[in-house]
Amino acid sequence: MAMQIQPIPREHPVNPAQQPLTSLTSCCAPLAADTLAEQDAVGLASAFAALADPVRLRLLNLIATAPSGEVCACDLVDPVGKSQPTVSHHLKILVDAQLITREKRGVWAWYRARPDKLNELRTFLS
Amino acid sequence: MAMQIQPIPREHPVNPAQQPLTSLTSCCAPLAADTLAEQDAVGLASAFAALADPVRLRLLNLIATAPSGEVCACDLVDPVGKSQPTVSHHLKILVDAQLITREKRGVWAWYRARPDKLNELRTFLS
DNA sequence: ACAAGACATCGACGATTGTCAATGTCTTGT
DNA sequence: ACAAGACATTGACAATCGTCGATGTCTTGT
Repeated sequence: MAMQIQPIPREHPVNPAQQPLTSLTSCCAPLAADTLAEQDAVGLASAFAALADPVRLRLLNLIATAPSGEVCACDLVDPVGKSQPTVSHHLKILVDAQLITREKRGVWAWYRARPDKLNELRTFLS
Repeated sequence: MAMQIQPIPREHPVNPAQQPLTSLTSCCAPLAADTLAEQDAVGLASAFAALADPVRLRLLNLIATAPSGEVCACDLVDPVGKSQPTVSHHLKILVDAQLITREKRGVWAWYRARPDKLNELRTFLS
């Protein structure tokens, strides 16, 4: 009767060679400690997804750098070179991601950047 | 014979009510001036796209916050709860986006964060 | 030389995305 | 009341994406 061979997984060096020499080197599970939670990751990811398109980046840039602080939707169609429904669609995504705000005044829609949300994202990129 | 009616597009207020009162108010095309170029937008967008997934955000977070500054791929599969091919796929995307680096040592692959690229993205979110 | 393990690549699948024409809703000047 | 304009919504399409099982490549200990 043959013995059951127990497979032995390889072990890599725990802290490979060069220790950063910070005085406080935690011994146990330091990696999982400050991991951002699953739910937080989902929220952040959807915010970054709103920035993952060149048209939306240019829209956000146009809005954020506007001298008056706000831009009419009618002034955003030509610069990005897309159809009006497409621009409207992208603006909605930016609004839903809380990166900009929409205010309807008369027949026009005015958009402003939301620095709070932008700061939140910037903070994540430590 | 009826006259051809020339359609008159509506004109919205050029600078709606509250002028920011900055001394230098440019008169012409100030909006298109500091627009980020189409090509730059594409590059930035692809970088943000690499961050537009919760699994990749957690991987990046695990790598960036590692005490030793680097993490073995074998230590990344379990925490994110995905299959090994999936984790490898996400790591490749992060490497291609220049957000992390990969170094093969023996049988293991070690990953490090790239602060330069992270800074670049952070700078964009003025 | 051989076997086992770490990691990457391939192939396939459903799901999501960007785009635009067509259409709808609402506001405003006549 | 009516027509025109600004903007949003719908529906459809190709393209891309996230996921995993299967498989391939390379390294290492025996």
